[in-house]
Amino acid sequence: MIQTNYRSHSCGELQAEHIGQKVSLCGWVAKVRDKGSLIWVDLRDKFGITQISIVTDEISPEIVQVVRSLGREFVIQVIGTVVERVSKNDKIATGFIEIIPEKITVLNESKVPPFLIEDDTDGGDDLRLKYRYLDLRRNPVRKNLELRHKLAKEIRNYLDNEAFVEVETPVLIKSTPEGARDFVVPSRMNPGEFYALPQSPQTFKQLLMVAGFDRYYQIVKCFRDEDLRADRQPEFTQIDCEMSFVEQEDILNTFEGMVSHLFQKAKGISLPTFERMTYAHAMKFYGSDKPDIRFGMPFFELKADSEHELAVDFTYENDFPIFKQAELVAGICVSDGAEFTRKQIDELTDFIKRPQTGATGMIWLRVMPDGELKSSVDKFYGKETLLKWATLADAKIGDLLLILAGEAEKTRKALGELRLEIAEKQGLRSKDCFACLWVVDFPLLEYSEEHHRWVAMHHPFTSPKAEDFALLETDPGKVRANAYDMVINGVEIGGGSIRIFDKSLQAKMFSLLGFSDEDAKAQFGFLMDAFSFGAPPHGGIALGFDRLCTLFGGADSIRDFIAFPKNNAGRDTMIESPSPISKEQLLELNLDIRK
RNA sequence: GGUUCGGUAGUUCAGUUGGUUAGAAUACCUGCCUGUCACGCAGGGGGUCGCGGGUUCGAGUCCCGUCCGGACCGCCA
Repeated sequence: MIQTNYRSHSCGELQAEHIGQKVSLCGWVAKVRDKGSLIWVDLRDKFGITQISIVTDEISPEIVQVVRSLGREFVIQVIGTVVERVSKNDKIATGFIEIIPEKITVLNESKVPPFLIEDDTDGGDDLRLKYRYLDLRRNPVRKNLELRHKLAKEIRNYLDNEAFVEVETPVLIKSTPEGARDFVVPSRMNPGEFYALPQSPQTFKQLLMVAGFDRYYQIVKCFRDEDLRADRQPEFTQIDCEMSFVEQEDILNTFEGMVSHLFQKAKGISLPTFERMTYAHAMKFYGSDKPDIRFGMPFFELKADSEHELAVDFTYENDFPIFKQAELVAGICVSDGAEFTRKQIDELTDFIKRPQTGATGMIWLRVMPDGELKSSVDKFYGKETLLKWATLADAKIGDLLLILAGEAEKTRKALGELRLEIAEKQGLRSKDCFACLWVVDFPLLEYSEEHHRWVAMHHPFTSPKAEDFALLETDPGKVRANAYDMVINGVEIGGGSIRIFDKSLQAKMFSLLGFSDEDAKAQFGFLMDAFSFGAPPHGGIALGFDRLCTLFGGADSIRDFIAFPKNNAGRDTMIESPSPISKEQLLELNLDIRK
């Protein structure tokens, strides 16, 4: 119900059934079409557009004068009668009727806006951010935020139904050196001391489990002081969840259910059961811990020397130096790729040679329509070997093999990027197609060359798999965690873990991560204390809400789904933040800024 | 910290090998128009070519620096 003293209806609802009624409408002037003795005004609000019709010689000169003075984006109130249009427009919802005004009141004037307030605007990104309140008047942007609202509402419905309780956790908390860089806030009352803004409410939600809340969630702002990307903002929103007395499968099922619920409610799509894939499998076959499985194109390996697997080498017959020196020789099979021109293949070579990708070269092999094999290494390898490669890659007539060689980790990463690039070019990454999976069995730790020690891949509260406990002492890098990521269309939508709830195991983890007893106590003493008062087994997950909205909306940048986002440099160009503060404020905070 | 693309009218862009007065579309202003709805027609105003320096007879165009914006790498437990 939008009726107020200002208006009787919205600009989107008047239909044939309202003909003859006296109404009052409010909104913005979207367009004035002045045809001399006929003038039309398109009146717009968020609900739609209604046409105001003026026949100049059938209406008071005062109204004509007011209408001729209107500019784009003036705010007006129109009181008048709904009539049937002479020429109807079935392209708009209110196209059957128009309003004959009796009174038009200008509620507010407007400067000429710097860009068109239309679905297809002429404004660039920069300008639209600076005047975000004008950009938000446009349907596509507003609809993004309405989708966000709908998803948030459905998330709350689903979790409420599953016995979750939403609890707010503090925003002014404590800085920790692990993980992302913290935003810090100086404390006036405690000179020289700082709060930190949460990177996530991680420890608080675990404390809520100790407190017996059983199931917690929160749609919550989190903060990370790291460089931005199209899918990364310094402040972003997580669907943060934690459950007690659960194993990994319970959590996967619960949140697979939630995402399926959202797809059903927001898009009318029934998702199939999510695929489960181990981290090791994802890295080996897709070169990524967030594989896009809307299409196939998994890696095949011509030469690998992994401890866990039989050494393979389909390149032994010749001393082709590139392959000879390589730790890994792997490739992908591009369906119908044999028709790629030399130029297209050169472009792909340039792509993988970019500094960001960092490969040094690419070998190709075409399976010609007549079954002949043509490759860029014909000089080095005979037909039989090439045929072995094609068989291994499961190549068919008309396919193209692209092969990279080098250090294993880098080669897989580059090949993974090449795979995505080709899929993009072949149109295999449709925004209307959704492929969801769980990546499971992440490593517990990874070695940091920078810090010369083991660091937690997820966070220090993640539990190791029971069957890998023994490896903690002997081979920490091989220990798998009870950790999982939800990946949709190659986007990491969320991740979580089953937590450590045992005080001594948590202490052991801290020591493995290079915390002294004092450090651990100073930073996480409250959690260790809590664990000594009967902590239940628990685990949880956090889903990136902005990314989820972006995925549902079929867009590429999370900025489109945030009302007031920041630009590449972390600036809000509309309110011009960050900004300097006064000397008095600095003094009050005991801060001395060095220039 | 790095790679890369861009910055020209209110806006989105074009601008050839360095060469006369820097163009288009749209927006804006004026006039005409009785069924428009991307209205149409005629006319008009609007430029520190991001900024600074250099090369040159001559720079929007070439070089150096710098600022701003986009994408990416590093970073993001």
